Amino acid sequence: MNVGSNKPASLKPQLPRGFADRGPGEIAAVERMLAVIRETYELYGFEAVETPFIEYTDALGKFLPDQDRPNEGVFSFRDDDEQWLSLRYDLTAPLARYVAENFDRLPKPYRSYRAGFVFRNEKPGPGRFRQFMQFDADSVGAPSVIADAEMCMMAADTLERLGIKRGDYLIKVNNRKVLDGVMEAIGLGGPDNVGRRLTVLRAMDKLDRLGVDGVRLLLGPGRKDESGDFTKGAGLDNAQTSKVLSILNARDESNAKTVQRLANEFASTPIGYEGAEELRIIADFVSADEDRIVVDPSVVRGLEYYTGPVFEAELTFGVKDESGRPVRFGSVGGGGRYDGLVARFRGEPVPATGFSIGVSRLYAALKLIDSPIISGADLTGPVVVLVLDRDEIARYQSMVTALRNANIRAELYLGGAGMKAQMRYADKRAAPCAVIQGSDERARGEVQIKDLVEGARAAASIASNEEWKAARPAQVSVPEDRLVEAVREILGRHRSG
RNA sequence: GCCGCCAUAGCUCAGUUGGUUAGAGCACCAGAUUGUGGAUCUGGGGGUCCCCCGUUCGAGCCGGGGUGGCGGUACCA
Repeated sequence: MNVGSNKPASLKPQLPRGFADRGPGEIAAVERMLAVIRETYELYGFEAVETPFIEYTDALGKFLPDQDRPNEGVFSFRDDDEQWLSLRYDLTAPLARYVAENFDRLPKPYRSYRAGFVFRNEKPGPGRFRQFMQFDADSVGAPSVIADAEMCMMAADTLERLGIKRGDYLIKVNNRKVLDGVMEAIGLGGPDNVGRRLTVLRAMDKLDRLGVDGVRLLLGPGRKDESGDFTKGAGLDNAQTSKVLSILNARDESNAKTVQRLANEFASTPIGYEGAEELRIIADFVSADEDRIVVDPSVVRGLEYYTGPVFEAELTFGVKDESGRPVRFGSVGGGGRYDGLVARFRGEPVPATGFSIGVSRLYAALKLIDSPIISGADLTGPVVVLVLDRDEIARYQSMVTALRNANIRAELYLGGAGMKAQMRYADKRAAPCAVIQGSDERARGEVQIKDLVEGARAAASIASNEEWKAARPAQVSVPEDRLVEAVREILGRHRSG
């Protein structure tokens, strides 16, 4: 190693794009969030399960048609036996594999939760990373849409327990069957129209970002964005376009009215009728929660595997980022019914529904609104024992040990600097207090304990350094054998304050 | 992926039509105070001006190509 060398560094320290380091504040805050979510899910009767980061790629279901290699967007590599492996990109596909593999031994419905990192090899953006954390709950083997309604209730409860007030979030519910019905009604049913259906659904999904006019362009001829890039549209005619736009606008003032409207205007096909009826059952089940669970026919969600009800957890308050620009957070979680996923591994259909919280994204949102669950995680550091006489290092260490034996976080200053720098170090570490013993104190068998929190408060009213130095604010001298007791008292003072 | 903008100290940025030794504020370190975190004053350390190639007597500045960042858009299971 080139320790002490003055050769120019040839190795550039650089985080791969789309990945993030996390410091003690964020780690502690996320741990708290996870604990709250876990408690809520367990309260609802879900049990823990864990699956690995890596699965066989075909188990995740993402091979490109006509090609023998995994889709873009997935981190993949080949095993010794030439089989493709991939980092998981969500927690649902691995759960489906787990349930299918352990089907006979699991109770049905099987209600489980799990949290962990997932990976997507995509272009990162603000709040979008290539590694991020999700926290999922799923009911497998529950055919009734009551299971979907329960997911919505639990999602709402979880957000509230995380400190998001009622009114600051909404759980929006829709049903893919209603959308499928609209597709059929405008003549886009059947296998020939898969491509155009996708284009239409994608356009609909952009309502909150592009607005009605943007969506109208994407449904029709296409749209040119601010940078001049052109996106081809779905090529619908005016009648088709207005039908699609009308369902995006079908949310009414109450869930009952919305559902009625769907039944009246969008249930002309059997599938559309079925979807509307399912939403009616859900709306009925959550009728006591209308202020937080809302039937909204504009919710689309991902395109791949949802087969029935879909839901989305949305933050409704406005936020500004560090530079004062407004940030739209939108969805911090979502889910829905995926009756076909487990069936891929087994001959029989296995109905399932689930909900996923985007923990990393929710953390970013809570941080911007200065939520107590985040800011409350500000850490106080360890008690720092200063080293004034190198020869007495064993004596200082014995003080540290005494504190640790009393279950007080403590450390010996291990740097090479003088006393002033050691005080600065303790300050920067957010130490609650510093333990000081020079030759004078040692001769008397005492230690000085400086309360750094109280001291900082006192400093505000002292202007001259002479005065500051003479006052030695918030500092007490105690016999060495009362060290632990005195430190404990200072800690107690700040815990309650 | 496509389009646009940007890159100078740890951070935020200034830097003349291309001209000597590239600056400021903040932060950091030290001293004033042989033993006390703040404030003040004084001093100090920090830069391959993102990288490579080119034009030029001479490039932080001009040209080309990379890389990285930001924004939009596409995709997002």
